[in-house]
Amino acid sequence: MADGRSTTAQSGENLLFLTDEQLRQGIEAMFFAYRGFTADPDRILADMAYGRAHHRAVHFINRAPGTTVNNLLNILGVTKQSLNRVLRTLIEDGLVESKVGKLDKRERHLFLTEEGQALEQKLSDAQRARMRMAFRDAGPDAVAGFRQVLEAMMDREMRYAYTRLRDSGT
Amino acid sequence: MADGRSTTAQSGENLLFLTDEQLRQGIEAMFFAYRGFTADPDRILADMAYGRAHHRAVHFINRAPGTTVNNLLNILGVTKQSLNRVLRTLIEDGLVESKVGKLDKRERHLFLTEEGQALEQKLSDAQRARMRMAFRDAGPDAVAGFRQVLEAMMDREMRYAYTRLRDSGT
DNA sequence: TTGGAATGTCAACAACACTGACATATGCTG
DNA sequence: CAGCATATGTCAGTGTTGTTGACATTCCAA
Repeated sequence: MADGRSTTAQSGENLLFLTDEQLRQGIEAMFFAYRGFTADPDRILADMAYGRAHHRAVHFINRAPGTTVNNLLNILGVTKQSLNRVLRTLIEDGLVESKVGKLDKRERHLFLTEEGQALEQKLSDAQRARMRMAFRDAGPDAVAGFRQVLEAMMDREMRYAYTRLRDSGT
Repeated sequence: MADGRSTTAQSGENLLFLTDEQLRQGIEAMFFAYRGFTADPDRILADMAYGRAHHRAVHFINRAPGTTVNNLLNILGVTKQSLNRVLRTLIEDGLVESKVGKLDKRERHLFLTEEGQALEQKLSDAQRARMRMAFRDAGPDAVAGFRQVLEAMMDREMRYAYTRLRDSGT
């Protein structure tokens, strides 16, 4: 793009897309895009007593209803103390329900209440709206590339968690 | 991909890539990938008394030497008080130099010292290594799509800051 | 010259991550 | 059953990074 030639033309032998300058641009793109990515939910949450940590918890509980605390811990990559603070407020406020496991009574299975589902909907609607616009502007081929690069950028365990979630949907 | 057909074939009329399920996968990909994106510098910084905020400041000062505090403020999207704390420690530790503006003495122009440049190098080497691997694994076409989607996801002001920086490099 | 705008600094506070220590209940194994 | 491991929850303390509010300095224009 900067050099005037199509990126496709330089596949194979030519590795201009791997220059430090290109990599730096990729890094800055990630930085600025992530800000946009979180901006809309953050605005909604700012009005309530919740933050980004609550959003993440609610998102993944909605995604995998009945998930255990330990499972959520691994997905979110935080300490149990940190997650517990968030879960406690969500449970107190009636957005999340915690049920003792039937097979293993040590486990707690987490579910969203109707109110919790309403919040999740509100937050993910906002976030999806931006993602939809970006996807539509960029087109299907770009979206495929986007997903490919992101997946390659994940840590191994995170890629595993991601694909497991991905393939369980639909 | 999930439906077995090439994504290219569904351009135009077919908008399967905009389903809620696809958007959700994009959202989760962003979440997990950003974790990988920051993991390496975070590990390096954990050993020192610095955090992600210091990394960001050092990155953009290196990127635009002599930039003013206000300029940096707009790029980073934080309050001046928040940035100031970070800058103060960096200046005290001799990584950043702050020079009073010649034209406007209210302004402070920021530069990395040699030591500051060394840290920046160390951090960006780590981050670029991961980005390089992801880019190489995904290939040039995917990289172009990646950048296209990220750019479309930014807020308008951030896109402006991003392209301005991008086009000033090289 | 005086008041407003821009810039930068100091102080206090909130959100959210961390570590460490410990309690409780349960499951598993010898 | 005894003893160890596992899953969860909690308390206390700390660090980073964001916020607001108050204030000093400097510049510019009426």
